[in-house]
Amino acid sequence: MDQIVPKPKVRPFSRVGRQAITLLGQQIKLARKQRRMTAQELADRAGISRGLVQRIEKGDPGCQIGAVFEAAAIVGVPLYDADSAALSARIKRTDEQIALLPAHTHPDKKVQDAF
Amino acid sequence: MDQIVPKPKVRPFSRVGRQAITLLGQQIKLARKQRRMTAQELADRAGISRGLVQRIEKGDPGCQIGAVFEAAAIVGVPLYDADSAALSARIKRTDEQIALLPAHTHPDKKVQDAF
DNA sequence: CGGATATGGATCATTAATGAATCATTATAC
DNA sequence: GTATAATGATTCATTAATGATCCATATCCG
Repeated sequence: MDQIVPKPKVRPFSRVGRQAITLLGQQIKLARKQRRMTAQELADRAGISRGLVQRIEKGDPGCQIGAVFEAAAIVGVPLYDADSAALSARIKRTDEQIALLPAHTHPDKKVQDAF
Repeated sequence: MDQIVPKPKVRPFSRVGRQAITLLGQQIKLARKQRRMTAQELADRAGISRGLVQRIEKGDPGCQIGAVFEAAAIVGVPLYDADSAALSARIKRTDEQIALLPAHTHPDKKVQDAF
């Protein structure tokens, strides 16, 4: 008989998106090793499992961004080349910019591809 | 009788980690609006649901990093201030750096806190 | 060399994220 | 002002990610 295959589930990923994830994972791995930190150690500090650390460092797109960014922060990989205070300021400014734009984006007829 | 509470499940997040996610979400929202793109439109292009777009823009740490980076790439938020080719080169270089380090990180007695 | 240990990979049960649908709100367009 | 449409929020079933465990490999250290 035919086996019921659960379902592959494949999501389309753009090139730069995957590359960015791959690079981030590599940077985390590199930073961890430079600090002589073990994968298990990083896992403990981040409150995640060692297996997840492996997936993160491998660049698995399916990992939660919270876990990835947390690991990055722990080993000192700069997410935005900025400290906490600078990030706060930037968050505020971005929010203000959003507020300036129309609340509802009515796509006026033609879709702007912005290029 | 007592109701069986499913379980809250709270993960510890560092400040910078959350801030980075928040900022990234904001940037995506801002870029989307600047391009006069609707949330549904972005969802369709990214192959995700509108609800997920909302969570991403809100800065939910539980979103898959693949989905977040994909959305960012679509609306043109630079993940690394670099194009695809530059990313490839950087991935390669980082890999080489990792290769130079000892394969196994034996934490020599005292944990380096690296600060 | 030999022991100890970190890593990589795989499987599986559990838990949580996602997609879909609905509703209310609000603002844009006419 | 009215109609249309985007957004925000919520709920729920489904699907997928996570944690735990185990094994094999390989490398570091004495």
